[in-house]
Amino acid sequence: MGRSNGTQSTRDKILETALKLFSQKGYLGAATKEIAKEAGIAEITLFRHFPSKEKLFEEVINTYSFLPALKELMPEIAGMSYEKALTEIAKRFLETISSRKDMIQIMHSEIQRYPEKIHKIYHAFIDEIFKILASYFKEMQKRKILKSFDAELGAKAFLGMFFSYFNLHEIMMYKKYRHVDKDATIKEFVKIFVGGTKK
Amino acid sequence: MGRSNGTQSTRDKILETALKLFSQKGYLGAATKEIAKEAGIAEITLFRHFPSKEKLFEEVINTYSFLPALKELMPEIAGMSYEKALTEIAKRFLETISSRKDMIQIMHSEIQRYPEKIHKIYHAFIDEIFKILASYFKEMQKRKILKSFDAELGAKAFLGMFFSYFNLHEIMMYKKYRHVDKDATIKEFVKIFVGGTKK
DNA sequence: ATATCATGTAAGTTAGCACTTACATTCTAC
DNA sequence: GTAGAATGTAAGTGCTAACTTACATGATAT
Repeated sequence: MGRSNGTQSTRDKILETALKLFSQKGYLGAATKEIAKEAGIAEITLFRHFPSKEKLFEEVINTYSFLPALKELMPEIAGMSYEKALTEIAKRFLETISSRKDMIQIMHSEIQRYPEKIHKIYHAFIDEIFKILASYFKEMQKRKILKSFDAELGAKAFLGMFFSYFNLHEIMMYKKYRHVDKDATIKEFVKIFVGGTKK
Repeated sequence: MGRSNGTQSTRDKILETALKLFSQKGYLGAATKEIAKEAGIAEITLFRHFPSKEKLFEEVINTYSFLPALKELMPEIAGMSYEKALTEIAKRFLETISSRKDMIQIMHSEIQRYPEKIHKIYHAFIDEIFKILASYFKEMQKRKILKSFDAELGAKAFLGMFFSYFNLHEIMMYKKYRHVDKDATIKEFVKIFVGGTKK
């Protein structure tokens, strides 16, 4: 009864399906029977791999929590202009969170139920990315290219604009009559931010 | 058995308690028995006021959905400097969403379950506030005080910074070792935005 | 070829939850 | 002070969901 995916283990199929259903229906709304059916396995097979729904949820969270995919971008950026660098950072940031949309959905809907676990993951990601961006700003301030401003608040402001954009359009499915595409939005946001921070 | 609140009707007590529990535990996680107990009434009284849990949820959403509290601010702002005006708008925006924190929590966790209803409310609020702010920017551009930029994207960028700040600190309970207070954050965000948009 | 292991089928157990029934009690208006 | 409305108590119904039991089947390794 192997599904289309060639060599995906049963365990992986369960985790992947659970991620999808938890993000769509929430922890309580996703039934183990449904997860099993969707994964193309018997319900008891799910319980042979994971002792409880709770443990399955934890494994989903641990398996799909983000790896900060921004660190390796920083060397490439060193030679770019400030505008170009910020544009690349914004693009990469949006790509990263878009690819983890399901996880972000889960984190938003289950944070009250599993505060410790989710806080930990969220903070690890956020701290990492704030730190990287803030240190870039500090470096650019040293080189007298940027005005003096609080680098960490600058990072929060910059990423905040894009996180809200993502939240609005990808989570809240905000469709505006006048459609403005992603690249134009990035360009305008970057322009405003550059104008406010460059000397 | 009247609780501390002097003249609060049974119906209001139920709605208020339901808002709180739905926001804390989600729609499925909040049992009608628990809502009743917390509200200090019998479970059947809840069902005498609301024919089903589903209808109770709808009533909660309708009752506590935001009234855009920004419109009346705009006249006051006319005479202020650009910086001062943006600071006031940011403060009022944060106050408004903070006071509706429970509703925002519910909207984030139940949007997949009740897309139509929640989209409608969310969009009504967002559209209103974007429109007001964008028209302020357009006016200021006409007066040659601001650079030329897309006013609606400017509104998204500005409010996006603050929405992310709210989301991070009030929803995700982000506590940073180096605590930066709200006013300092507002000030820095406004400074950056002003720098990027003022001529 | 046979033991082992992962998986399947089918049925069942248990507990919690939305919602109901029947009747008793309290409050309020007139 | 009594009728009628609002609320309470207590028990129960029916359903669904997590998780189990018991047994059968198919592949793989030796």
